[in-house]
Amino acid sequence: MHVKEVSELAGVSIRTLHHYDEIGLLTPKKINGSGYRIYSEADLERLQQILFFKELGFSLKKIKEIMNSSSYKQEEALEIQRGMLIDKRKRIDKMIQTIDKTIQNKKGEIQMTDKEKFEGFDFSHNPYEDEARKKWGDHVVDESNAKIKQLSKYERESLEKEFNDIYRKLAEIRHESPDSDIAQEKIGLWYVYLNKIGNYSLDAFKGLGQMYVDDERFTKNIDKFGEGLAKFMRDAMAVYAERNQSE
Amino acid sequence: MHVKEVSELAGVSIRTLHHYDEIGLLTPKKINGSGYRIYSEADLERLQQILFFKELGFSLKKIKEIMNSSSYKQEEALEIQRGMLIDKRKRIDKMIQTIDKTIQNKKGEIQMTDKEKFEGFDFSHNPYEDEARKKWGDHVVDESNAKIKQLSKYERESLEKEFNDIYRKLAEIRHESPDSDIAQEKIGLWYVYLNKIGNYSLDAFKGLGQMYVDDERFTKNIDKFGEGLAKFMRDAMAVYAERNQSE
DNA sequence: ATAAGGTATTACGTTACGTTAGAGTCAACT
DNA sequence: AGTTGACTCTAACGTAACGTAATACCTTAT
Repeated sequence: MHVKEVSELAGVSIRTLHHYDEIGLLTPKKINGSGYRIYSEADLERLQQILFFKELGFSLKKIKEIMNSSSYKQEEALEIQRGMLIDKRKRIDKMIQTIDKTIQNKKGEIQMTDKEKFEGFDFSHNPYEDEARKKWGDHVVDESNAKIKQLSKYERESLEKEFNDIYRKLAEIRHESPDSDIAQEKIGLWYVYLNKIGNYSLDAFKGLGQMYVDDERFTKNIDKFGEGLAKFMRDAMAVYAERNQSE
Repeated sequence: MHVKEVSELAGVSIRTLHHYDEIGLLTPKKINGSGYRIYSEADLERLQQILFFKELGFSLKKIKEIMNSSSYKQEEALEIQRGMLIDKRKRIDKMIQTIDKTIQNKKGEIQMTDKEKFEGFDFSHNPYEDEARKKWGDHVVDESNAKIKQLSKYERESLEKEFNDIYRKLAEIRHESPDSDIAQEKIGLWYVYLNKIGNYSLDAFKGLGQMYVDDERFTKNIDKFGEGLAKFMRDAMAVYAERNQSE
């Protein structure tokens, strides 16, 4: 499917689709040879998810964070979104009640406190973000931490040592090209390491790399080992994922 | 009431209130002597209205346009907003249905077309703006036009002559101060003129003046008589309204 | 009179696109 | 084969609705 088709189907502008591509929120496979974006069925589903989250007031950054979380599963998300939408409907009902009261109040039929005049809306913060955070927030870290806690003391120390070794090695070579042999070898170790404590597909691996630069909590910790390491790792991870994907 | 109080009551940030003041959407009477914004009960009601429109997806510019329309009445607005909110609830119900279908589809229980996957959302345009336009849009002009049409040919020509005369006079003196005697005299004629074809309170008069510079359709036509005339008129009209208000 | 909390005014930053502008693509029609 | 019209791309600047300091004044409680 081409942009226009998708655009009309989903009721969003073409520019919006371009934008989502730009920020890496929804990147179709642009095979067309002449650079045209071609959207697959899976892309459509992802777009649907994005729009649900958007309706619920999430920022694109948060949406990306959530959907890139290694534990993200569409079916789970649908259930949660369903709950949130029902909640939102409740809030709208409240607003309708508030209107009714206000009308009555205007007619002098009832009294109304100032507080009651604003029941139903609260623009000060997104009421659904907390729930989302519980489910997906900081999940990559949580998941890893949980697994690590289950290990024996010896295993933990051994893992930590390995962790530090890989980071230091990567930091040393961070000025090489991300697709160089040495970089790919070391980033491969990283992939193996991660799969000891979690379960990462190549796509998730690539997504995680992107998060290293998008999410400053990661960037900060990673760049402790060397300025610019996060970016280097993201690039290397992307290359690694793509190379091993096709084979 | 001070900003913080209002802010907490309505669930909007202080910055938002400042912003609404800046753009002239909600300007409290700042009597406090030290420049503090003091919000009245009427201001609260206006804020409530604003938030309702916002929830329905109107831009602040549109909201301002609507609420400054000479025919705007709060009670009417409440009824219409009520209808729109009920409509919005329907759309959310559609989205919930869409989610349910998607879940079933994922389980392989039912088939689903691409179109069905996006039923409920349509971000391409605000569905309520048309309705609003019918009620309030271009209303100042419409109202005047309607009245003018009812007049005899002679009366119409006479009015048009008067109209042109006033504009030309105003254009001549547009470099005077808006609160000078001559400016106030001529703008007074304009107020009298407008009330021949409509029914303008001093507040509506002031609001109309603001619209001369906010709405470029007005600005363009007015500035035909002289560059900067629209701004001059707005200022003069504001002074006129305030001076005659208190007496 | 001094600290704590509220408020005001700049003023620059940010998000999520809108809006041209300039140029290449594709399918259909003469 | 040439042209047209609908579609696509990237690049880049514009906009709306605030967020986020920074700096300074006001007010009241101690």
